[in-house]
Amino acid sequence: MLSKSCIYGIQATIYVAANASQDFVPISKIASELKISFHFLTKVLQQLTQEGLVNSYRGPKGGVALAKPSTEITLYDLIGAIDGTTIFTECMLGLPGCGIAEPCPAHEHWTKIRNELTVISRRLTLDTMAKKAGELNVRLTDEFRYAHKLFSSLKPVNGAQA
Amino acid sequence: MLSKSCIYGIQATIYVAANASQDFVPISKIASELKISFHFLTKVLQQLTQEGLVNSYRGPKGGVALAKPSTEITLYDLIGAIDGTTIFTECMLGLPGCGIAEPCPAHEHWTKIRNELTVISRRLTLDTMAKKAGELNVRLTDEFRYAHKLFSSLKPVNGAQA
DNA sequence: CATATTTTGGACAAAAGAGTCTGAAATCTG
DNA sequence: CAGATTTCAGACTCTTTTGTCCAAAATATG
Repeated sequence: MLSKSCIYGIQATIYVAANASQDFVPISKIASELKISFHFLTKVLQQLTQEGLVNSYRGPKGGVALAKPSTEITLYDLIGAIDGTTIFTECMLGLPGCGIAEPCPAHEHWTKIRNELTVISRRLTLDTMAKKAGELNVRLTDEFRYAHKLFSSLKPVNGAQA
Repeated sequence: MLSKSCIYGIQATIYVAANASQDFVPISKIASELKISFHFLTKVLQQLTQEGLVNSYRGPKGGVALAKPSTEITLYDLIGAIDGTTIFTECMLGLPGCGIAEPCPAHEHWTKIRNELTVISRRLTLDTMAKKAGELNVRLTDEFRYAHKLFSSLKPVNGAQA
């Protein structure tokens, strides 16, 4: 459904959003906490930087930070920036121009699913997901099963004020 | 969303279902009508044969046919046979065991989409799609834009009675 | 200014998906 | 039985995705 790149991008930005401070979070920190390959995650976050969803900063005390308030970044934005928006628009059978004028045999049913997907993705913000991730029993990774473990280890992440 | 193999399998079985006769339809015929690589489609249909959704027959007058009435083969069956059922069950963030006990930050929203997907896929049969494909302006391929063209060329496909 | 830290940008390798090809087995026709 | 047709089974290539690595640019610290 979603590419690995996209999943990593979503996980990482939730993590950054949950780190409420304005500091830049080093990618190495995110990668090790989330058990994602550092080099691969670097590429994903570069892409999000180029798309204007996150800001980056080099050097000591550098890292990445959200470019906008977490209430203004949606799941739709993240998916669109990494995997593109075809998932929200494309025909199930991959037929170009599938629509009311020239539908495919599954058009009306698939449209319903896509609409649901679009509406939910547009409504679901990083803020909402980060708050969920802050609650007990809601997890962001496979290894650290419980979020409270995850985010207690997050707090002393970077003592610096940027 | 769906793999190419899966899309081809769906298109091909709709095509077979729309060919109401009990004859075996040669894969070469399906491939050329649907503009799909013959050898690749062969592999996909072999898979559907092994999964018991279609029957095959070798030699002259051979080909493939639905193993069950088209009213009893659903989109869910086809997707499950080729891409597997993970699309209907898997967490958006790919976390194993994502559920009520250990949800991910997007769990409840994603569950809604997956349920919609599952319900619709289970309800949508080859029969329904084949009938749609028989109507004007409903198409199955990119090249042959209108189904009535497609299926007028289909009728004399194979004069043989199996 | 020298050094350590961190992103950037590219090259590169491994794995999976998509597509091609060939020969063997089964089956019909004459 | 001989030949033509069609699926079956496997090897093979090409492309995309995923993952790894390294040197260069930017920046903070002492």
